Amino acid sequence: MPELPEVETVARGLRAAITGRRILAVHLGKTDFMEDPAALKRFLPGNWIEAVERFGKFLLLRLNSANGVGATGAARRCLVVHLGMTGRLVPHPAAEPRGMHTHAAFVLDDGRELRYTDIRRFGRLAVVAEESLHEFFSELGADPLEITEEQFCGQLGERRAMVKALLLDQHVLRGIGNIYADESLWRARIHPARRAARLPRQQLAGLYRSVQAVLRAAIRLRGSSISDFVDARGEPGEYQRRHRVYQREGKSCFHCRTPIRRVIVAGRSSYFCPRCQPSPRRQKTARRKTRQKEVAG
DNA sequence: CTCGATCCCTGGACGC
DNA sequence: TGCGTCCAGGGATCGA
Repeated sequence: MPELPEVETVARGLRAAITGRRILAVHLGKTDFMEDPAALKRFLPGNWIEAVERFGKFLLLRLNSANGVGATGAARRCLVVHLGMTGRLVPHPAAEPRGMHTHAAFVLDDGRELRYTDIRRFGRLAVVAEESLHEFFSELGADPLEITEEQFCGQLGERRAMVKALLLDQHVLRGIGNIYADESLWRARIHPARRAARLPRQQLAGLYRSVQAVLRAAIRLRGSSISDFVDARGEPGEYQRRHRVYQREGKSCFHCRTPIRRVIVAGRSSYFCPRCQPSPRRQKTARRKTRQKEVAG
């Protein structure tokens, strides 16, 4: 499931692989999940791929209808791609038969095709004019690797929602999904159902550092491959070997050996250590006990 | 504001 | 072997 580290990995791979190439033609498969499939055929052929970027979980291919430095007056559009759950965007030799679930193939000028495959069709493909990009992305929150500690603590600290729901909310932070939310919360020793506003500043700051540490480590290992994810060369990532809680229900915590548990928070499976990440209820109990001790002592 | 339910979709796991 | 059922989840949307 492509989250920030996986999308960043794909973006880096594509940047090296297809920057400077020209799109000659577009072939489409199933288009029922696309907002405007005709726009892909109408606007993309003839464009050069100038740059590949990541924005949250979106891939951004910057296009130019004229080639070269200082090409002015040319229409500048972008191909925006969201991989959803099972999307892949990988260049293939054009001669290689297109596999199942190939819903878009962008014919390049070097004998290859950039192919979008997506088993579940939860992904998204859109052509966006450069001047409309700002609006297209206007609903998205800050990049978790760019936000400052102060901004992070400020924004989460004034929300009463469950902290995991906020980490997953792309309007708050862009790019975090279920895997990295759980891994970050475990590292910060915070239960996913705790109310963000009730977390002490120090814990929020710890979560901020955990989120960044986890995301950076995952990018270094080229993302997590659970079932479908592959990078721009069709290769899986390595970070799934470093998962501490995600999909480890019943297995022992790397900190304290307590069996990892799974609960549903924000409608998603959430893995946590019941001892390292005490639930909001236990949190209160623990605080009361501490107070009693203080009084007794 | 926040939450849960529902839908989109396919394939893999599991029970019989 | 095959069939039915459940589950996975990013995100939009809707009602409470």
